[in-house]
Amino acid sequence: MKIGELAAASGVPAKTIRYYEEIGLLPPAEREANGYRSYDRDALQRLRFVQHAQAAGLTLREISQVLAIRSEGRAPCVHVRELLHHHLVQIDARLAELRATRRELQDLARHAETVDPASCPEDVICSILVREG
Amino acid sequence: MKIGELAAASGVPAKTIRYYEEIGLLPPAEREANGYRSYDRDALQRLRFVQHAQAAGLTLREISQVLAIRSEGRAPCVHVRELLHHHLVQIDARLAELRATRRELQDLARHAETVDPASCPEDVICSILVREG
DNA sequence: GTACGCCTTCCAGTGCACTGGAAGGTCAAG
DNA sequence: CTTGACCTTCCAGTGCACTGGAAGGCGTAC
Repeated sequence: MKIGELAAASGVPAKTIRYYEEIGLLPPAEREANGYRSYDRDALQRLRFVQHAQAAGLTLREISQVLAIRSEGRAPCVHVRELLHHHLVQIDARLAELRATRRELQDLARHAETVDPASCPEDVICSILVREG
Repeated sequence: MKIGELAAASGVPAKTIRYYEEIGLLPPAEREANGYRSYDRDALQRLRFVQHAQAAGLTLREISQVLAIRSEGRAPCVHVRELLHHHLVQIDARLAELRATRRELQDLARHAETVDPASCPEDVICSILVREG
């Protein structure tokens, strides 16, 4: 499989695949006689793993760690569990912040609804914005 | 309040506060006779909002738009409402994404609990993260 | 034999959100 | 009068995850 085919099969741009190899996220690809990168099913699986892990919120560095642990022969399960737990905690904090911010925006929007547009000509500072808080 | 005091009160580094002013996220600060930036309570509040909104995943560009509504407010009411609505819609979308990601992580974490590291097959990278479906 | 699409490397840039450091001004304490 | 903490501007670098483009090689089709 050439890089373009792997790109098509995975949905990851060829450019990005080379970048992944460059930063050590993927091992150096096998080469054909002409110098073209050659990939097998395993490479596609690795790429899919990267996509899954990325979708789960892991950084490329963290994904590299998991792949590195794997290539050392140790099962990365424990490490992955730690990463997952870490990200769950982070996401919960993020959700709380997002909900708080939504409330703040909602308050602003509600206030906007109470303002009569007729009392807010285009050349005048909007009264929604003058409010303290 | 000088920039260092605002930094201490908000937890945002002075350097970052200047950067926020530079990119237009915060309005140009008042200056004392000696050229030092001078802040009031309102500035602290804006900074707190920035922190909340940022933790919620809004970009500084997006926060700028909302802050512009709050503090400058030169846009007509209709436009203000559109902006607020736009950001509410965006936040709701982010909330949905985040909740979906959380579910995915939760599923992975639950699966991780049931996996014996010794049983990680050689032909997959990690059976926790690489699952079909 | 040349047009075309794919491949190669290398270098550079993007966007976001900072962060560091140099060079210098201000101000109160010792 | 000096020390040290604070402040100023300006420029440059960091980390992440790409992305674009130049310059050139490879391979098949007409």
